[in-house]
Amino acid sequence: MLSAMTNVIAAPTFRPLYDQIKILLTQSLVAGEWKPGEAIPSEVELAARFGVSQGTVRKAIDELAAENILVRRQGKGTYVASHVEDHARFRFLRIHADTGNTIYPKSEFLACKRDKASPLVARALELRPGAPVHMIHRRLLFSGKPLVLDEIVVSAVLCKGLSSTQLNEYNGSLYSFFESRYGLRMIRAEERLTAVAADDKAASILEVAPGTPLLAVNRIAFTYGDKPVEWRRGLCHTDGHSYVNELG
Amino acid sequence: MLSAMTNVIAAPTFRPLYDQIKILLTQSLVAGEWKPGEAIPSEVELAARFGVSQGTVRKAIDELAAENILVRRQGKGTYVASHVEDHARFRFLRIHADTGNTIYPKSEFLACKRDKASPLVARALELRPGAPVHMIHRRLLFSGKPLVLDEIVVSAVLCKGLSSTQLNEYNGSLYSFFESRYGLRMIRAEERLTAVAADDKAASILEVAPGTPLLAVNRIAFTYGDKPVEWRRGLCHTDGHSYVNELG
DNA sequence: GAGTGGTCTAGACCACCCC
DNA sequence: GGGTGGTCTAGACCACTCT
Repeated sequence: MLSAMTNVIAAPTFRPLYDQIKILLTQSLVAGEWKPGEAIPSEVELAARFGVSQGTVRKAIDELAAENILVRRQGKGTYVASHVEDHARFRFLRIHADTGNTIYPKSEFLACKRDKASPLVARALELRPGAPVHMIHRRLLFSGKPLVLDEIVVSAVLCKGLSSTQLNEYNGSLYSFFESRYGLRMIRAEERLTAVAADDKAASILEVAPGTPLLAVNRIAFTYGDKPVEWRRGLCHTDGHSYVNELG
Repeated sequence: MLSAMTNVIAAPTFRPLYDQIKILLTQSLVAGEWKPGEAIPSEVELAARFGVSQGTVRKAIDELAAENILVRRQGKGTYVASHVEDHARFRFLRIHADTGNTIYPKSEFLACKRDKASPLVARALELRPGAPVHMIHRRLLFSGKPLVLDEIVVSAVLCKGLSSTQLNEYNGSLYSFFESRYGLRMIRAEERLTAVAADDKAASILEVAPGTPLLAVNRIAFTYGDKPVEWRRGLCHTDGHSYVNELG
């Protein structure tokens, strides 16, 4: 049985019940009690477990659903969000064709090698500098045109035995790969965009002239509990395509 | 008195009550019954007016608050969101210094002239090609450095008598100007980003070499009812700064 | 203390999915 | 028909703001 009134004597902060439920649910998710794609217990069941009303559980689930951590399906149940599902496979992809057609890109993995975390990456991923990481290079083709060159870094501790062949054999988005192979689920990401000129290497891979303006997209992706787990730098040749964003 | 059951005989769609309340509230906002910055009636008052429970009104207001159309203030009331208020003055500005310091830019209006809507702008703003518009040119300085060159187009019908002197005399963000001067409130915006090379004109205004890679930010801003009212093209010299975005 | 939004409850009923 | 989420209600009480 939980209580919002545990702060009777000199308690400075007030924590609503649904907030505590939210934390409990998140803990269960982190602990892997329910895996991505699976259903969590029904609202009435959770209400009984936590000793609160269904309305309170609902509010907690509502917020987790708003954060894309859970997915509600009327008549069926509430599910743990997953990158494996079709509708969520390219949730973080913001590059779209100017024609409006949504054609998903094809991945080409160019390399996957073990490396040591640079100071920059280490800070972003909260690792010590020099910690073992995997560095992935890949190219994305939109309708056959090479538009994006990605440099992706993940901790080698979290992704043991990652290799080019595994990546090439897998059929699906990178995040669904991380999820199904390592149980690593990306919840949200922060991106910082700048404009840069293509260097010789990028130019040759993207098949453009050196000096061509490219969109540089730096990303840090987070898993449960705001833990940073992926660092990424994408170079995008915005030819007939653009980075689409909605401001609320 | 409203009812969710008006669809007794062969009604194909179901509209929750709170959704209908939401529409009624939006209509009052469009009609100007409550102006930006003002308080709307209390929840109990609205519940009485619409003949529903407070909970239903709450849910409607919750959603409008999530869309940044209303702002709740505990103990005080619910207010119509406004760009004039400090915390919302740069709600749509995504350019931030890489140092983390949030220093707001200074506007320099270079020109404001009457023009005719190009086919591109006309389509974006749902005007007929050649319709009268105002074209604003301005430069934004971050800590004294000219980083952004904006070309902004609004309908001359919506913004009668807009002039450079007015813009220069006004002290605040452009959207708070539109709001207080013309009652035009921007609710949301869509942006499309690409990387381009600076042409001679942009280069001289931004004090960079011609050909320097710039971030091109195309924006369409919408007011109540998803009506497009502003078209904008920004060129940004991302020097020590970047376009920051959060992916949910 | 009065008024506002914010939380929590218990219960009724509806819409949707699947057996 | 039974289970799940979704809506709506009425009422109690809490937290916050202002006077």
